[in-house]
Amino acid sequence: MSEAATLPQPEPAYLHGLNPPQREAVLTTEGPVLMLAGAGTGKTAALTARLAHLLATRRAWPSQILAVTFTNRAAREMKERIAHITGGAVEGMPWLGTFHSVAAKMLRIHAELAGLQSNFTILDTDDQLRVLKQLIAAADLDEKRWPARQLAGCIDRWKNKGWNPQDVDAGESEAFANGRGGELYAQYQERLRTLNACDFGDLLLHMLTIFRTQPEVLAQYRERFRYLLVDEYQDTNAVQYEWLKLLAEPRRNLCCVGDDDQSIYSWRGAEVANILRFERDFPGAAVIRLEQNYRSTPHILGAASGLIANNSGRLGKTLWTELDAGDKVQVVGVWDGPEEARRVGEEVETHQRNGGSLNDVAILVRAQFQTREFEERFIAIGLPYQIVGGYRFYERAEIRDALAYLRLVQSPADDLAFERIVNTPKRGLGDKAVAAIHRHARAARLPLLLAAAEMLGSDELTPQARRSLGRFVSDFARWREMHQNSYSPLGDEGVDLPPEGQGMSGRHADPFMSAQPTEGSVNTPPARRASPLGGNSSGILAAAEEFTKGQRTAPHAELARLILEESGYTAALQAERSAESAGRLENLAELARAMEEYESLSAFLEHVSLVMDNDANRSGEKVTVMTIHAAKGLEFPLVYLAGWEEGVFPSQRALDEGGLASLEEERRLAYVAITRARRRATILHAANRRIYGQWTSSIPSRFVAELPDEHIESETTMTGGESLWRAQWSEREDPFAHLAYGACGRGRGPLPQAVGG
DNA sequence: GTAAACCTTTTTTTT
DNA sequence: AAAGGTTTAC
Repeated sequence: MSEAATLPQPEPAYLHGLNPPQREAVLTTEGPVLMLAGAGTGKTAALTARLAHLLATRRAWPSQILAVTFTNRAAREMKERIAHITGGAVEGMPWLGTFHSVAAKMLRIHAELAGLQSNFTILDTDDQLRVLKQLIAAADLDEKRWPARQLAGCIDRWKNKGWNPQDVDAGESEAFANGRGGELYAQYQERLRTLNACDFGDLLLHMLTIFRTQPEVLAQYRERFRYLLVDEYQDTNAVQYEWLKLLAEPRRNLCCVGDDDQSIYSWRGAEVANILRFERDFPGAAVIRLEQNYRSTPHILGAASGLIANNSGRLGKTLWTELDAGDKVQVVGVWDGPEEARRVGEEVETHQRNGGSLNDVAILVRAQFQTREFEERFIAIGLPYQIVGGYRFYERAEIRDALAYLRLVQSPADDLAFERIVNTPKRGLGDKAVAAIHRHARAARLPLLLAAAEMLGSDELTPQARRSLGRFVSDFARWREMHQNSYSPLGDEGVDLPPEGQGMSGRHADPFMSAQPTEGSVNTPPARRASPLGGNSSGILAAAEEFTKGQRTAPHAELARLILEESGYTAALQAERSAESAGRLENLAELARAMEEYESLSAFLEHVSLVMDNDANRSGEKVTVMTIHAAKGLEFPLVYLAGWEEGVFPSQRALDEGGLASLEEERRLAYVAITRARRRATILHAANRRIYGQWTSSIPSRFVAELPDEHIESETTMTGGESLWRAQWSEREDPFAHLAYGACGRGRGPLPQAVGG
């Protein structure tokens, strides 16, 4: 259908600058669409324009579009672009987000259908492992032989396939503890339910189960979502696929965007086959190919294409560009890891001297541990840098401790939080006391905190433990009261929001809170009071705005500071006076600061569990260091690809297990890495690297050899070049023999880490 | 109950 | 090399 005919005469702004296939992707609004978009082909531009078109032509309200991405980063970017393109006139789209955040939002509404209460907690890996450890111990298994991590891996895999415990057959069950895997999975789910918690996989699986078994809920969402849009479709796994298939009916206005060459998440259950399946499941789908690349120079594109051509079973496509040739891809061989970092540092400084911005530069690595080398070097030369994903802010011990306090204030039934902090900081409540509390809790069928409160009247504990525990319990009672009071409607114009559930419908089944007078949307204009499914009310926004504008600090941030003081946590850190304690205190201050940005404690905790990243300090000039996975979807003028050595990239794991399939995934990863570069890509490989504290010699990655000669320019900083390498290969028994040499050239920097030994 | 000494393992990748 | 867990010593 020629949609164009229905458009007003002057072409809408969102179509400007789009090429024919992109336009087609925008204007083919009805029916299934599969958009095969190579790297840098303006897929995001097409996607945002498509959204703008749907909104501008009144085909749907923002709340009637479901748009899912894989990473928070991608979601954030799309939100920003939509706001920009629509001039901010349209309120943010409530159903734009990652699969997980969208699912969480839904599950809060339908929690009871999954046997949960709407204020359920979302466990992170750490909590999850602790639960699993307990179960493994209870099952009388040796945790050494059957590590919790492995079980977590199995369960995650099953959930990604859309399997509930009863769906795990005997064969699959074999994957753990001689066939007890399924049984443990069932116990785990049971335990989660009593904890009123779920893990990441559950967010999707619970919602899928609800869609499958509750036709009226499914119908409700089908009615709501007029258009569905999926980014990075090649990375969808079975649950997600099933989800989309159910929701897309009956209109089938489903637009999926993907690139088989960029499929790098098969370890998370992603199936490239979903792309192929698409045309079968949605017959008559329009298939649109975006092949003109706007990002990279021909050399970069040529190198990447040559590399990926080594893979089999591709859908195949030809990327082309109109840009000028530019520089060839640089391939640099260096002596060792420290020299690699030094070299990159020098080049970045040169770039900076020439007036370039640090934001232009990204250093991409295969695995997290590689970032350290760069971090050390950049600190040494005072180069501003940012490590994305690295040690994530919310995973630091002190942050997790603080969060546990907050979680326990919010939901006293959070036993995991209780366990984490009863004795942190040390307050004389050791194993014995905790075991006693556990016993009592189990007998009385109470959460730990309540059981602890009850025990104060008994003589089950030693007097000093009782005194200490009494303090602990009453502290929490007080904090909890303060927390509730801070949200009382008193005086605040219209800020009578429920402390929990951020605008979700439904009562809070918190057993410790008697009939909470929530649902105060009194001041929410009826027009904006979206259907029961709807999200934000304007009241929340007003409150948040007031807080962030300063003048007043958010009560929950104040509460956090108070708790850290009164619990003795900061005092303990100050007393410690270790090298890190200052940094930890600073982190805690940052945590409280970050909380100010959120409208309530629960909104903050929700953000933390879903995003796990502190996106606060994104300002300022700095180079970015991150994994290739984290870089997907991003682009930078200058890209350094470090550690292209056999065993590092492709990773040893991939070489050992997975076979060809996994090698090809590594190659796709290499392809993604190269195609991040706009102007210049530099690939580095070192002859020596320290792995697990051991110096190991290494040979260049096979991927280096796969780059077409005409697109690369090689260089080695080692005197004697190739030959020295060979020599060093044969003498690898004694790698230290080479450490004194002056071979690492220009290196007057602190010698490669005389480190430790 | 705590702190210090000793042993082990660790590295994919993300929500 | 460093972090985590376990055992041992106070």
